[in-house]
Amino acid sequence: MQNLEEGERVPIPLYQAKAEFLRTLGHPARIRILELLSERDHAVHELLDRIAIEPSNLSQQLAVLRRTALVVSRRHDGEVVYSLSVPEVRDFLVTARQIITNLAAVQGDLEPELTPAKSAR
Amino acid sequence: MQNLEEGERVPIPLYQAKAEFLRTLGHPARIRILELLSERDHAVHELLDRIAIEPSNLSQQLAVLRRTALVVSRRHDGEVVYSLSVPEVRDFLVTARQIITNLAAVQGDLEPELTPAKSAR
DNA sequence: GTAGTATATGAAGAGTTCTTCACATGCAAA
DNA sequence: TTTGCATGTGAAGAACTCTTCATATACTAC
Repeated sequence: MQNLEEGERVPIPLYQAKAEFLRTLGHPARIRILELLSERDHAVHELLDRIAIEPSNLSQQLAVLRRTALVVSRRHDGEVVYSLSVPEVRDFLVTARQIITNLAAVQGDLEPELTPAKSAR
Repeated sequence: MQNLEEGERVPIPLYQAKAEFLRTLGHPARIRILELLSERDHAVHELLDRIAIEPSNLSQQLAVLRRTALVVSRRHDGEVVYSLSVPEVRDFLVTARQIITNLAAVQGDLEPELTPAKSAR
């Protein structure tokens, strides 16, 4: 985990790196991909079978994930097989699910309480 | 984004709700806000002191977080105080940090092989 | 070589999100 | 009431992201 000192790599503030990472995950197709890859490695055409999306769109989304280094690809028997490069992503998505569940609960609970009286008395 | 009207609650696929949630978090200012709120509750002007951002922009970002029910606000002594409504967000951000660290490592490892010494991203 | 399957890329338009600005509101002190 | 500080909102353009389409590349079989 050393910093490369060659050249000048401006250290991106951590919260900005986080934002970039979360934004990368913030897309239904990409999340589906990562979930499928959490189960096991998949070839592109396998992903295609399980996600309702055009081939070239899938490719684009895979490219995004590759750029962020969240996945890696290798060629095997004329197919390209993708896998997660950071296995923690799996737990991460599980945590996300938890929060969303809580969020749904909170959203329901809060609704009646805070409605401001914008009454025009 | 989707507005839920009273009565008609369309069940959103989970991976789409996740995407929405992650996209909400995918913004530097909003992450900063959530991190600060993880430490303790903050009044708006306190946040303003610690984040380099225009007041009205901060307000906008707070509005986004309120809409998603990630934060709640209350008025106290002429100030508006914000707090996290889902405490798990804190652990979530910690996990995110871990992944990003690993990611940086992976990116570092891959670099010599795949890039023509020009990666500015 | 050609053909065929699998995957990737670039570019364009549609759509969405961000930031800024001007103004609006809430509340309290004078 | 008027003033003043704290916060919020709507609107507009810039900037970015998504999807689609056409085409390109990689590899294998013939």
